[in-house]
Amino acid sequence: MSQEKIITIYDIAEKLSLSPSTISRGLQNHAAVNAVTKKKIFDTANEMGYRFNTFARNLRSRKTNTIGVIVPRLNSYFISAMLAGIEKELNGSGYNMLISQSLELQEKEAEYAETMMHNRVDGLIVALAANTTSLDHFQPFFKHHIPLLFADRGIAGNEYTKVVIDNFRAGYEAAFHLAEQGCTRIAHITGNTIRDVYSERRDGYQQALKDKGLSFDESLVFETDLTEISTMKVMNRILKMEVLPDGLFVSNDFCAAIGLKTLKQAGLRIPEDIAIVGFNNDATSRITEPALSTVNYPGQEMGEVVARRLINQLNASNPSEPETLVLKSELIVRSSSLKGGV
Amino acid sequence: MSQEKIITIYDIAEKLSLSPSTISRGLQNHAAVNAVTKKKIFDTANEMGYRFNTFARNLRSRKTNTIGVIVPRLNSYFISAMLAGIEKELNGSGYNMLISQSLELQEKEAEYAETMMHNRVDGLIVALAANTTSLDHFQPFFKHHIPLLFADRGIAGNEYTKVVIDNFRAGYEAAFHLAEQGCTRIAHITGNTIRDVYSERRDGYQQALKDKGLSFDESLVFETDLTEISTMKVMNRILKMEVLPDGLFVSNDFCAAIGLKTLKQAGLRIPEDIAIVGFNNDATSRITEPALSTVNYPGQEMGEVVARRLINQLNASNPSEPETLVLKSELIVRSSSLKGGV
DNA sequence: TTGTACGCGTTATCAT
DNA sequence: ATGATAACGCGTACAA
Repeated sequence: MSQEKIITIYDIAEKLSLSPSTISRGLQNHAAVNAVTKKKIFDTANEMGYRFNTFARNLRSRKTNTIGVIVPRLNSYFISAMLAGIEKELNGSGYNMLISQSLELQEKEAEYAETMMHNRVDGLIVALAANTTSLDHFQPFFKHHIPLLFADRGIAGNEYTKVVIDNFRAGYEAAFHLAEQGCTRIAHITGNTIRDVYSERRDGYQQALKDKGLSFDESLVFETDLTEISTMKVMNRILKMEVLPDGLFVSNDFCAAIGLKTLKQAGLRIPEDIAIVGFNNDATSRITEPALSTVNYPGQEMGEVVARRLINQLNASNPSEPETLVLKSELIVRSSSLKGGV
Repeated sequence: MSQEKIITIYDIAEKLSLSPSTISRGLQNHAAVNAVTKKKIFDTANEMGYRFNTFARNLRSRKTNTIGVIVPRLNSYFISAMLAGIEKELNGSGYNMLISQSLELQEKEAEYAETMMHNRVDGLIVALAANTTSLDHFQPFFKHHIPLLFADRGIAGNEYTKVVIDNFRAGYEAAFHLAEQGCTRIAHITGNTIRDVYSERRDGYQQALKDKGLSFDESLVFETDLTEISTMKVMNRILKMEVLPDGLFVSNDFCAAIGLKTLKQAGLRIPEDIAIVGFNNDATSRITEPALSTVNYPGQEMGEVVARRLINQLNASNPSEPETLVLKSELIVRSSSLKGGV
């Protein structure tokens, strides 16, 4: 009990008067090892408190069975759902998961990418930080042909494999729906439009206005960091407007919920005075009163899909082409945007 | 670009006509290496696309700089806040973080503990699964003197180091507050009471009733898995009672929010007919109307503290005694429990 | 079916 | 300040 010696296959070999290779094979359930011998090996291993050394194996096999994951932040409803999905798939397939959060900073993202590299991850899953503009920090991965997949937040173009939703369409549908409900002045709160998830939603919103013959008013679009504080500030600005908007599309449920509550407290009726649509279908969206219309955004599924795609790629014999997997998202209409009329 | 050879210190050594040892030392910024040589080494390393192999180092040094983290689930507001705290501290100190989720199952927890063992984590942080009753699966860690710290959900007693809040007191305060507000029939919804976090809150609640001279009614305590569905079921049972409760203490903000909304929809006024207190101070608690009274539960801080404690323990020369770190939690009174009286 | 011998990439030790 | 050598623990080609 006191100070445990570290047991290796050599120790087992010695005790059983066998060779280390036989032990190694036995522990791997190698076909060419006598069943009796195998049993003896396993028993002795347990008895001696043997635990095999993944590092020695990794060193030897040049594989780590570890996948790196870099996300903007861990404490987000959407991200944690995605991580849950990734974890499920990876661990189900015998992979480990090394996680870092970039805190929305390209600088940290780069730093962690390097760490992942040093840790010889077999593959990398990334959701880009808000301010990431260049992928230079991922060059080593491309160079060494280590699969790098983007989850949700990738970069425009078809150069890389990514799993996303059709943000343009989602934004379009949200705004279109508000217009259908009779809204003519639809405001939009979005995140950092460096990230295509946000710019595309905004573009979709803009296109919907156009298609519905509504004028686009730049001053009704608010680019923020999607925090509670920023949202409150935007609300104050909105409430001071001479002509209030009659619709609001927010790229994030939590902020939409904050907005909804703030507007109500200011005496406005939701949806009669201002109809609201959020984004993500967070648990929060079912808590607000009225319940929040939102875009269902399949976080867990996205995680599962990206992880499975990565695993397939790792198992594939020939290199796979970059691919963009688009998951289904859909507008969920609840009371916050349902004005009586059509 | 095409197929990159993996560069080792031998390659650099050869190119510079130096010995591998010098390269190794140079790359580590060893004092006893000529500055000029060092520079040459670094430059050549970059130029050749060298990336050092953590596994070889780990194998040699018998340390991995990796900490394992096993949590019940990733997609929980509280857990992800805690993880964010852990990640911050660990990565700040040069540690990596290997994460698994037990999905509240002891069986999976055991499986992952083994994986962590094989990966030779330097330490382990665990929040126990709902149904974990035995710690047998962690025996290897104890045996090999690998620090195992519990975060939030540990096990009773002083045998292990853990970071927690005073759940008894928190539960006591919540129930006491409701009683102070004039509630005399206070219901309680709790999680699996195998976990002390839940049983202690319930005990605190019970003690508060006693101290306020209220009778304890077993049928007003609902042990659930704290999901939305279970909460709805409990609400239905409550609404069917002949005498409704006039207070409700829920061990989880999300469920409290669901409950609050359901009761309101059934025509009850909050807090006049039923006053409610939740737990966690989730973002959700500020969204409900009325805003939810709750117990502030410092998830991120808890993560930071447990990680820091672990790092200290790893750096300490002498073994450290088990210790229970109790973080401050406090009742936050908002409108959902503030009856006019008193 | 089992054993021998070497390599994986690094670092520690001892020597120069 | 630098070099030579062994060792970390395992896997595998080849031999027996």
